[in-house]
Amino acid sequence: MTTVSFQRTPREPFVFIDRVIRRYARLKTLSEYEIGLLRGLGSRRENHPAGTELCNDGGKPPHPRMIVDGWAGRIRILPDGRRQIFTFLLPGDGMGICTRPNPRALSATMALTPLQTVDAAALHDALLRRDPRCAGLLEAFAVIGGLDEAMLLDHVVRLGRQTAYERMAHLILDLRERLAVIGLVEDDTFILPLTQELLADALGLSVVHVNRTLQQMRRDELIETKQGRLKLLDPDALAVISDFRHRQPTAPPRA
Amino acid sequence: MTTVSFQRTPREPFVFIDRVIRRYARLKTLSEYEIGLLRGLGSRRENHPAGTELCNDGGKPPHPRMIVDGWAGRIRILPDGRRQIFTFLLPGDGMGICTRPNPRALSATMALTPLQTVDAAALHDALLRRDPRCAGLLEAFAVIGGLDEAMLLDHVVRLGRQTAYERMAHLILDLRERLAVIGLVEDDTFILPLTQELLADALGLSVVHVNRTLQQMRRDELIETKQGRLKLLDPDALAVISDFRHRQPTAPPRA
DNA sequence: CGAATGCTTGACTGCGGTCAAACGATGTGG
DNA sequence: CCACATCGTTTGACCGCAGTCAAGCATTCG
Repeated sequence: MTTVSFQRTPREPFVFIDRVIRRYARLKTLSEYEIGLLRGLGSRRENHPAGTELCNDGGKPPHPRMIVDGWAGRIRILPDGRRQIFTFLLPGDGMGICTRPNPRALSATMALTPLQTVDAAALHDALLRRDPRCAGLLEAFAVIGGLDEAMLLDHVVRLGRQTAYERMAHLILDLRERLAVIGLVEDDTFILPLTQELLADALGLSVVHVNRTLQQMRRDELIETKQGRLKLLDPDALAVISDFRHRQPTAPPRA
Repeated sequence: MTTVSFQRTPREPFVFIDRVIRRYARLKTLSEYEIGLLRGLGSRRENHPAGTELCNDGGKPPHPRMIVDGWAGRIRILPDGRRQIFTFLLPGDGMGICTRPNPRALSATMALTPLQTVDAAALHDALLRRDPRCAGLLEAFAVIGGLDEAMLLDHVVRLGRQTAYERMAHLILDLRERLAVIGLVEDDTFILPLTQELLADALGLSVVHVNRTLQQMRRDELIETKQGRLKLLDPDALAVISDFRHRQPTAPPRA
């Protein structure tokens, strides 16, 4: 394991790259070369205002990028305007990276908050070429692919078989787990930069009902929200309610 | 393209293997070696009665197998008995094949009808080893992985943002497309071996509501059902209703 | 300060769930 | 061959979760 430090404020390159490295190194031990490659991505940053469409549904896949700061979403919009969010993309998540040889993107991708990304072409190429020096990263991304699929399956269960209350509880735990991995959770509290409308579009609910569900959860003393921060007051209860199962390894692998 | 014939009745090895070959060859041109490998899977068949659990949710991934005849499903069951079907597995679909290095299965897999499978370890190994002689198959399975993800995303949209009527219409078109690829659709008609309860568990509905939705669709003269066969009377109307987009290439690739 | 955006609330509606019973097909054993 | 059990489908009555509509607040931001 490589030791890294986390002293800086958010939006600082060092911290970001360290978060990412920590995330991947948690999955697979990475070589110096691989860490160097990740670290090298820090240059060539790009800013996208909230609402920017980074990838067109059915269009060609996006240029490989990795999120540094902010949230994005994979989205589909129906002809009549109904909208479904497939997944939230968080700092450290990639898009257009190491995908199958898809001629076309399976969903649109949109910046949900002001977004900062880095060019990940170098990473993408190394993975595509299956560069043996990047064996660890290759495995890490394979694992991430599995986690993504697991997330999607959980999403299906939420939408197909859970009540609004259960869905919300599950999503909150989901986000906590993912944000915790990149060091964005402290004291069971994290910044939730989503409007209730975005939550609704993820959970297959109406805005009004999302609002009422959140209120009920507050009344039940399961969560607390103030100024964009969400605090889980009783994660265990939330987990029971929503049948949540942890996916991420909580400790780095020994291999 | 390899020419194959389809004269035999179902459940015959030749026909099955030819169907599968046709399916994969439709995605990528296959070498004689690859076709030989597929053809070789025909031995070592296994029968599973309906209801057999082929793979345990969260357990270790299933032994590589390919479905010859019958339908299976990827399923999750909640502690209180609610059930969600992620996808239906049809003849020619594999399980435990060419997956990422997952320590555990992401869902249970269950035979929904009496099922016949063949051992696909040889195929699985060749893909895992990235045997260069199987480059075409490797690509074909990568494409199939993409199609599977696309299906899953569509499923999310159905469950999250579509009405019962729309969901049903979409699923019917979905199944028609997949069954057509393996030659099981004739005159917009195919055998649908699912109970309304299984449809309900896939579509996130109750049995009763599935029943009423189907009846409405019959009254609207969009479909017709008799003795386990489903006929699409107006596929275009169904597509408009459900915003269905074709995923499978309708013609083999030129490459 | 006003405009825009997002949150909250209330009243009402309706899609789809639940419960219960009847009906039909299939299959099995006496 | 029939009696009976089982499984799946159908129907009706009723309910409730979540959607819709509409208005009023609260923040944030130019």
